[in-house]
Amino acid sequence: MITLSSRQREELVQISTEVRLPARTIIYREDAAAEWIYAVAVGTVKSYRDLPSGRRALAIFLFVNDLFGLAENGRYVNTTEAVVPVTLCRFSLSELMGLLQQDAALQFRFLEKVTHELRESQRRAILINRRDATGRLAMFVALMAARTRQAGQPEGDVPLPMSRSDIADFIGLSLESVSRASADLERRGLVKFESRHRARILDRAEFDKLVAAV
Amino acid sequence: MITLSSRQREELVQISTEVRLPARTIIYREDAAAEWIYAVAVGTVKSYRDLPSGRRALAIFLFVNDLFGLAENGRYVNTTEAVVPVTLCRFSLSELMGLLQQDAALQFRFLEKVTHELRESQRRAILINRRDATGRLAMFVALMAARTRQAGQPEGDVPLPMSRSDIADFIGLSLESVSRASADLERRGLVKFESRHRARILDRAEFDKLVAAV
DNA sequence: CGGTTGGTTGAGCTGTATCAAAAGATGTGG
DNA sequence: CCACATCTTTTGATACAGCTCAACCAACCG
Repeated sequence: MITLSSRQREELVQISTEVRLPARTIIYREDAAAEWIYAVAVGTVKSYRDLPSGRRALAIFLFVNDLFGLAENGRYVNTTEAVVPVTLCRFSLSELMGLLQQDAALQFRFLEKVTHELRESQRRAILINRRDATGRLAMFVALMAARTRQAGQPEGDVPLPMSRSDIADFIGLSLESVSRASADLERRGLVKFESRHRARILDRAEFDKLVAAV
Repeated sequence: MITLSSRQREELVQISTEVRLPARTIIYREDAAAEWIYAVAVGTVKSYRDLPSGRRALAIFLFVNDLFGLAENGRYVNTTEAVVPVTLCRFSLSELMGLLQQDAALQFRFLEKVTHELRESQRRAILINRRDATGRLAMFVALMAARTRQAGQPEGDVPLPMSRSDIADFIGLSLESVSRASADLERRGLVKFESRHRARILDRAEFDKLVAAV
């Protein structure tokens, strides 16, 4: 979690605009000219690429305080879309770059943030490679639970704002396999899917064991 | 590719030490106290984690100019090991952090570097999720070829300094599947594995088509 | 030349994708 | 507030790709 000094916060506020968007809005498309960097203030965003085969590969979900707008050669790498109604902070890329060049301490926070994301990305890449569908889904629920926990909410109760097919695209399974994997987690008494967008971890010990059994 | 001013280069040289290590040397282990950041000067390094199941997940291969030594809470995240005899530049983590806090322009180079790695990591995570073994291996060869190309060497001839089982651990296949996939690439006339550590792309057009067919 | 490590080939089994269809949610307008 | 239309999710049957186990081959080394 990044903490900023009040001065840093103020510098950022000065070059940022708040944006509210309804669910399913495309924020930007892959290959579009990258003019803005975003931070999630409220809600959930997904970042993905549609592959030639028709499959959609979901690179990452973005939650409160996450930054996004990664570009390469001035073009966005992924397409991003609001999963639910969202509020975003939008920064002009050039202004932000200028600010970072001047304020080494602020830039350092960004460096920490990106480094953290890199770690997470590598970790996910490793975990996602496990072969069993049930384990993959458990891992995903564990990731979401960790996020909830660090946001200070009571754990055990895990919000899943995204759809099953988003989950499928993220963990690299078919939609049907995700469904069967959830059924399996319920049958084994580890997780209860209380509604479409809410899971509850029932047997923490056994659940963690499954997650760790990579 | 990061380019540094001569002043920046000098600042870095002052806090760095050159280290030479024979092949198979463990540079640091997962969970060890993180005191140093490294840059590869010569050779290839692998970064991995051994999982409870006995599988080894290879997070990334590191080549010339790559930085490594990613830590979390003061502990290294992965284990790193020299694949071949290597020369490394070693920086004291605390000294480097101090330098970056003072020199925003230098820090910006690091930010760019880490951002680039993040992009690459996400891209790999997406590509690695394709299901067919032959396509995965082709993708891996393509990654190695891209690296060779950007290093200015003639393409088509792709050095693979790592072992087959390293490749297997990296692309998430069994050793046997990697072997079968290479046989398949040869049978289809796309790639010739000239020796254990050297591949040649024969039919560039068809090869690229396979790589892109995600 | 035996030993060791690294890689290839073969046979059978398991688990996930795929196709197809039913069942549940969600939202809209009357 | 209900009934319909649509979208999402679940369930079922089948095929196939890659894993596993096991044996074999080949390079490299003293």
